[in-house]
Amino acid sequence: MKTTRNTTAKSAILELIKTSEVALSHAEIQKITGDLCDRVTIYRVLDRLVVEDVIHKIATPDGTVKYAACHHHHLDNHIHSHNHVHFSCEKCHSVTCLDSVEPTFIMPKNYLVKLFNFSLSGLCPNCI
Amino acid sequence: MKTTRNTTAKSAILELIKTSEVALSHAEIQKITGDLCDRVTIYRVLDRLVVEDVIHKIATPDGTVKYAACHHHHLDNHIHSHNHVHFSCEKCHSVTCLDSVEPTFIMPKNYLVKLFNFSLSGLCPNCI
DNA sequence: TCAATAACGCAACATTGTTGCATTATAATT
DNA sequence: AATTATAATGCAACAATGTTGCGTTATTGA
Repeated sequence: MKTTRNTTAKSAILELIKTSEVALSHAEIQKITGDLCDRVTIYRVLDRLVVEDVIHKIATPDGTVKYAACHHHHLDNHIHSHNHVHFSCEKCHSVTCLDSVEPTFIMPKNYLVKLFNFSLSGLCPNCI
Repeated sequence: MKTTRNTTAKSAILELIKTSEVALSHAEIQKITGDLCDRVTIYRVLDRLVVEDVIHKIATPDGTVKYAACHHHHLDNHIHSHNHVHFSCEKCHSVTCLDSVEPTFIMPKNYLVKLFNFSLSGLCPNCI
């Protein structure tokens, strides 16, 4: 059986993402961690953490990719989804997860919706 | 005053995007147009068309960037927005604009929302 | 028709992401 | 605690994507 290991790089990167107020890009993580590990390792750690479902990938409206910690809401069931809203600030370029916002919509027939990713952009509370 | 010119490359690329059922990426446009023009020109034409507000940029959930024609709805006013829903098929990777879908949501205070980009993913009618 | 300049091609570069392979370090087993 | 299988790493090399500068071309208003 294939097991996953806790390495210093993985622990440090996860801790960084968890404690961050905003979603982080690969470049930002690399800058913060300095010479903690190789550039490639960061990519591989991020991939692993996404597969392990502890962080999730966010594509901002301008096409840059960021990562944020998953907030597991243990409600009635133990299901957790990444179906929530992200806000991108056009001024400071920060990306925040708005877990409280739950959009409603009606889909046309013949589409099977599995995931959604709702991105808003404008000014965040810090830049308003 | 700075004027904008209609070149063969610009006309061809716009026509391509307008007649396409799905949103197109730079790579796809390059492949279709062949040796119509340089790779850099495609980037510059796309930027120009976005500024001129005849096409819009879409970031799919996986981070790839696509372009689609703007549908100008001339209702009471002459305002047009890019605030609509995009659907990405996880199988054929096509991106479609769902102009009919209008999500509703309630925002927390202290955020100034200017744009939204609602991306759904799953299976499109062709792949279902 | 002509002249100003928007747009182009080309080259060179920056950024972002991927892959192969030898080496290192983790964690289960003895 | 030592052994061992292999997950994970570092490095190098590459691919894809996007940007910039500059001399040349072609569009369009005069």
